[in-house]
Order: sequence, then C-alpha cells, then structure tokens
Amino acid sequence: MSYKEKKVITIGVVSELTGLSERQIRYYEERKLIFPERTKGGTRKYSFTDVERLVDISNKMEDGMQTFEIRKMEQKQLRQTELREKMLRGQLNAAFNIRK
Amino acid sequence: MSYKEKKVITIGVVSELTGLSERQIRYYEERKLIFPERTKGGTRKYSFTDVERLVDISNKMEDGMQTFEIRKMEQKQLRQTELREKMLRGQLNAAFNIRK
DNA sequence: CGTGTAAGGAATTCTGACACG
DNA sequence: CGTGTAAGGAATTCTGACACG
Repeated sequence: MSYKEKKVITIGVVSELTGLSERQIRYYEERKLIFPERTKGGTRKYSFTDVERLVDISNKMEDGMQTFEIRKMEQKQLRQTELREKMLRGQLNAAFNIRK
Repeated sequence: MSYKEKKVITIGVVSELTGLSERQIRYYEERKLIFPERTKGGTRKYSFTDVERLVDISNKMEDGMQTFEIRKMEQKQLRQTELREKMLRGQLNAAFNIRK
C-alpha cells in the first residue's frame, strides 16, 4: 500500500490540512463519508487520501449539498466505475474468443 | 511538496511504523539525525521520508555504527552528491562553450 | 441537518533526570 | 553512548449531550 493510503494522521493535523473543524470531520464519519482507523487507545488515524476526500466533501457542502447526497453520489460513481470495468473485461474476452 | 515529505505523523505512529521506541526516536533527533516539525503545542510531527530515514538509521545502529558516524556518513554522501552535480554542470558548460 | 461548545475523562506526548554500563 | 523508566505536567483526542435552527 502506498503512503497516500496509509492511515497515520491524527485529527488535529487533518483539521489543519483541510480547514475543517474536528467536529465536522467526526460528523462526516458519523454520516459514513469517511472511515478512519483507530489506535489501540481509540485515537482516529487518517490517510492523505482521506484528506483529499474531505476537501472534496467540504467543497460539496459549500455548494449546498447534503451529506446523504454526497454519499449517494459516491456510491453511484463507484457503481459506474465497476460497470465500465465489467464491460471492458467483456470486450476483451470477446476479442480473445474470436481469435482462438 | 509531495505527501512523502509532509510532516504529519506523530511519534507514536512513527514508533509503530519503524519498530523503534519513542525514546530512541527522540534521541536520534538530539543527535541531529532527524528533524521533525512541531505543532503549536510542541508535539513532534514526522514525514514518511523521516520514517524511511529512521529505518535506515535503525539498520546502521544494529550494525554497530554510532550516531556520530551515521551523521558523518550522511554529510559525506551529501557532499559527494553536490560534487557530482557540480562536475556535471561544468562538463555541460564546457560542451556548450566549445560549440559557440 | 450541520455545527459550535462546555464537560469530564482518557490517551498521547513532552521534558529533565536517574540508572546502567 | 544508547536506551529504559518513573514523574509530573501539558497538549490532544474522545464521547455524549445541549443548543440553534
């Protein structure tokens, strides 16, 4: 796993990097938009990918979007990505079968 | 600046990532081998580059090297890198001057 | 709904020092 | 020299709740 995805940053630093309050960051977790890991003691740990996602969430919130809309939108994008990959695989298989 | 060099990791996480004790990590700073940043409150913050350097230091310590030797070695490598670049620039300049 | 805040407690980190060797 | 540890304090984070709207 690359450094970008490694969960190592505490909430205070994430707050500085994103400009969001700790309250907001915890709330977005409650709304299933972000998934930090925890230390044994229970302290949250975030990755740079999480930081990027939070900035994105922040922009969407400023545009008046609600948390559940953001969640839905991300799920939709995920489904479409999967669909695209599925179709691509299908075409590759077809091309392969024609040749043999 | 890339994520790899951004100082965002607290000493507890660095300890886990490197296998070094917090005492060791602070001591290597005292010996000028590592240079974390600080939060306003005074908490140390490290980068992934620092983590890599600490693993390297750890290996050298296991090989019986002393902290001042490690520091000297790194300074030496830095000087040689600078020297190489200097010579390279010199050759490029010479080649350029010949042509004009 | 999204966010601020005060509250009390727990986890984390800090420094300076003593110890061993 | 390099590292462990106990000590006391400060900074950081956590949760659940009340407030506003």
